[in-house]
Amino acid sequence: MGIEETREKIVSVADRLFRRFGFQKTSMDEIARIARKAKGSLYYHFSGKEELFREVVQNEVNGMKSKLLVIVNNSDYNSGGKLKTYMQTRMDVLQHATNYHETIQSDDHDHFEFMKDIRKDLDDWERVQICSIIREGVETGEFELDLSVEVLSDIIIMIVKGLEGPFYLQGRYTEYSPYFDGLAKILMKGLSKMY
Amino acid sequence: MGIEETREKIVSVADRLFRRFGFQKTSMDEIARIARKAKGSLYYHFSGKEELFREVVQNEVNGMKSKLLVIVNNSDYNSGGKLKTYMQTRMDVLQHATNYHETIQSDDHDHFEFMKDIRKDLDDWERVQICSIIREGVETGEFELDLSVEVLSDIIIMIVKGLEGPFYLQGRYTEYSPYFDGLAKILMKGLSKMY
Amino acid sequence: MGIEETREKIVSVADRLFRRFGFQKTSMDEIARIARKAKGSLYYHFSGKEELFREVVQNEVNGMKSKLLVIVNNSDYNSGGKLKTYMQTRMDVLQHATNYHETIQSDDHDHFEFMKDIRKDLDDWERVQICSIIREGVETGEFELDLSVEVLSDIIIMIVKGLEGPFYLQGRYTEYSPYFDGLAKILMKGLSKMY
Amino acid sequence: MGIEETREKIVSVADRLFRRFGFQKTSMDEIARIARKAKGSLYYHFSGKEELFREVVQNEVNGMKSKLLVIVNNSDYNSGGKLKTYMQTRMDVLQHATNYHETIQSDDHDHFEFMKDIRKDLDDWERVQICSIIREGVETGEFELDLSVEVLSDIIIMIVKGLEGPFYLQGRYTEYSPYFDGLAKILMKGLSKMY
DNA sequence: TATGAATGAGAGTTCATTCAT
DNA sequence: AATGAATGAACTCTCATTCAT
Repeated sequence: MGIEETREKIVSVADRLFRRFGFQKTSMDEIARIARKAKGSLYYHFSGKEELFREVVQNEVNGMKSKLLVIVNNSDYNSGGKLKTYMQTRMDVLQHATNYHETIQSDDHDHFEFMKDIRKDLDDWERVQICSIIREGVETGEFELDLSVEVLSDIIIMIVKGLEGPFYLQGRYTEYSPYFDGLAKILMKGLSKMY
Repeated sequence: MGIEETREKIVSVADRLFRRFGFQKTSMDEIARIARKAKGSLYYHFSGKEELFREVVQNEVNGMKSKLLVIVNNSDYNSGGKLKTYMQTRMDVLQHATNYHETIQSDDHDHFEFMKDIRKDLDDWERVQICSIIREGVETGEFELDLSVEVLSDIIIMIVKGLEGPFYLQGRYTEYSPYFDGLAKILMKGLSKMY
Repeated sequence: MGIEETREKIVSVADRLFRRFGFQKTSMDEIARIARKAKGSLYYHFSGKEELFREVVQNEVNGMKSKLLVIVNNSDYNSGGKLKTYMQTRMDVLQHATNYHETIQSDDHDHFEFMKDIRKDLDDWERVQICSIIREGVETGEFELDLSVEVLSDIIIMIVKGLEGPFYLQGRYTEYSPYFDGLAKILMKGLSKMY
Repeated sequence: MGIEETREKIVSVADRLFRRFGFQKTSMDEIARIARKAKGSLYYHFSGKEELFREVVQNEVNGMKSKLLVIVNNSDYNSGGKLKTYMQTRMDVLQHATNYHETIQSDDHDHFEFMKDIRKDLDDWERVQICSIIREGVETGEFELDLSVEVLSDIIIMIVKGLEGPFYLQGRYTEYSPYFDGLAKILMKGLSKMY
C-alpha cells in the first residue's frame, strides 16, 4: 500500500468519524483503529488532529464547489433557473457538509481560528458565482435590476446563508421544505424589478 | 455570603466561561477557580457540569422571553410595528444568547439531549406570541390575511430562525444589518395581502 | 425528638446501609439523607464514619451474644443438645451479622484496626460459653473427655468459625446446609469419647 | 525495556499493592508511581483498574492450581497421603492468595461480578482433582466408600473451604495449625468406611 | 514509511470532614 | 442539639502527542 493510499485511507476514515461525532468527540485513537493504521502514522502524515480536520474540511469544500460549478456552467438553464437551482442545490449540498458546518458553529477558537481562511475563501468564491449568474442575466436582458449587482448578490447570499439555520442546523428540512418553493418565489419577486 | 449569593456567583462565572469557551472547553476547575469556590461547592449546588449548564441556558432563555414580552405587551406599537420590532429585537437578543445557541449547534447529543425540552418550550412560546400579534392585527382590521394565522406565524418563525445563521452564528451582524430593514419590508409585503 | 432518638435513628439507618452496601460504599451523605438528619448531626453524635460503624458493629455483637446466651442458659437442653443448638444458632445468627463480618473480611486495616478489640472480646466470650457447656456436660456425666476442656472448646470454636466460610461468606447456605446435620454428628462423634 | 517487561512490572506492583491495601484502597496513581510508569501506561496495557485486578487474581489462581497439581500428580503419595497433603497445601497456598480472597469476601458486586467466572472455574477444577484422587484410591482398593465419589468430594471441598476462614481470613494459622493434623484424621475417619 | 509503547496534563466527580450559625 | 453550606484532597479515566525502532 503506497503512501497516497495510506493518506487517503486516514482522511476517509477521519471524514466519516468527524462527520458522525464531531471534532471533539472523535479521538485520534479511534481514527487509527478504524483505519487500521498505527496512531503514529497519523502523525507522520499530518502534524496533528487539527491539520487532519483541516484536510477533511478542505475536501468537503472542494466537493461543494464542484457541484455548484456544474450548475453555474450548465447552459441548459437560463439565469433565473440557474439562480433558483443554485439555491436549491446549495441547500442540498450543505445538508451533508457536516464538517464544514462544525467550523461555522463551534466556539472552539483555539482549533478553528485557521478555518476563517477556508470560510472566507468559500464566501468569496460564491460571491463570484452569484455575480456571474446575475451579470449573465443582465447581459441577456433577462434581469433588469434596481440594485447594483454586488448588493443584490450580497442579499441573496445573506438569505441562502440564513436558510442554513433551519434547514441544516436544526434538522428542520422536512418541516420547512414545503415552504421553500413559495419562499423562493417571494424572495425573487421582492428582489427583482422584472416580475 | 449566603447560599443564594454563592449559587449566583457560580452561575454567573459559569455563564461567562461557557459563553467564551463553549461547554466542552470550559472546565469545572476553571469555573471554581474564577468563582473563588471549591470545586466541591459546584457539586454541592449542581449535580454536575451538565446541570450547571442547563441553569445557565435556562436563565438566558428566560431573559430572552422577558425582553420579547415587553414588545408583545407594549401598546405603543400597532400590530405591524410589533411584528417588525419583535423580529429586530429577536435578532438583537439572540446575538448574546451564546449558550442557548451552543445547544442548537452542538452535535453532543450525550450532553444536550435534555435541551430539546427547553428548545421546544421556547419554540412553542414564540409561536404563541407571534400568533397573538397577528390575531390582534386581524381583529383591529390592520391585517387582512390570505393564509391562516397559524401558517403565517410558522413562516415568520422560519424566517427569523433562518436569519439567526448569518446574524448570530457568523457574526455578520454589522455587515448585514443594513439590509435588514429592506428585507423585513419585503417579507411582510410578500406575506400579507394588505399591501 | 430527644437526643437519644436522634442517635438511634442515625445508628439504625447506618446499620441498614452498612449491611446492604458495606462500609466503603456507604456514604455519610446517604446516611444523613435517609435518616433525615443534617450531615453535621452525624458528626455531632459520632466523631466520624468509623465510630459510627463501630457503634453499629457493637450493637450487632451484643445482639449475637444475647441470642446465644439464651441457649447456654436454657435448662431444657442437655449439654449435647446445647452444643448442637449453639452451633446451629450461631450459623443462623452470623448469617445476618453482616457488619461484623465486614470487619473480619476487610483488608482495610486503617479503618478496622480498632475492630480487633471487639473480635477478641467476642472470641473470649464464646470460649467461656463453650467451656461452660462442656464443663456442665462433664459434671453431669454426660460427657467424658480424652482432651482438656480448653482444647476441646478451642477445636469446636475452630470448626464453627470454619463453617462461617461456606455458610455465610460464600452464600452457600442452601447448598451446604443439607450436609450440616451429618457433619455435626461426625464432628461430635470424632471429638468425644462417649459415643 | 520491552512491552512484556512493562506489563509484568505493572502487574507485579499492582499485585503487591492490592495484596496490601485491597482493591478499593489501592489507587491507580500509586501503582503508577511505584511502578515508575505514567498513569496513562496502565490504561494502555489494561482497560481499567478492574481489568488490572482481574489479571492479578488470575495469576494468583494459576499459581494455586499449579502448586496443587504437583501433589495430585505426585506418585510418591498414596491416595490418603495425597488427600491430606492436598488439604494442607491448600491451606498454605490460600494463606497467600490475598487478592483471590478479596473477591470472595467483598460485597463490591459492581467490580467483582466478573469474578464469579474465575471462582466457578476454580471450584470446578478442584472438584475434578479431588474426585480424581478419590477414584484413584478406590481403584487401588485403598478407599472403600459408603458415599458416592461426588458427594464425598463435595463434603471434602466444603470442609476445606470452611477452614479457609479461621486459617486465612482471621490469621489464625499459627494458632490453629497445631490442631490441623488431628482434625484431618478425624475428618477422614468420619468420612470413610475403611478405618 | 510506519509502528505502537509510553507519556502526562487535565478532565469530571465523590465524599469525609469542618465550622459558622 | 442541630444544621447545611463549603471545602479540598483523592479518585478513575481520557487522549493528543512523542519517539525509539
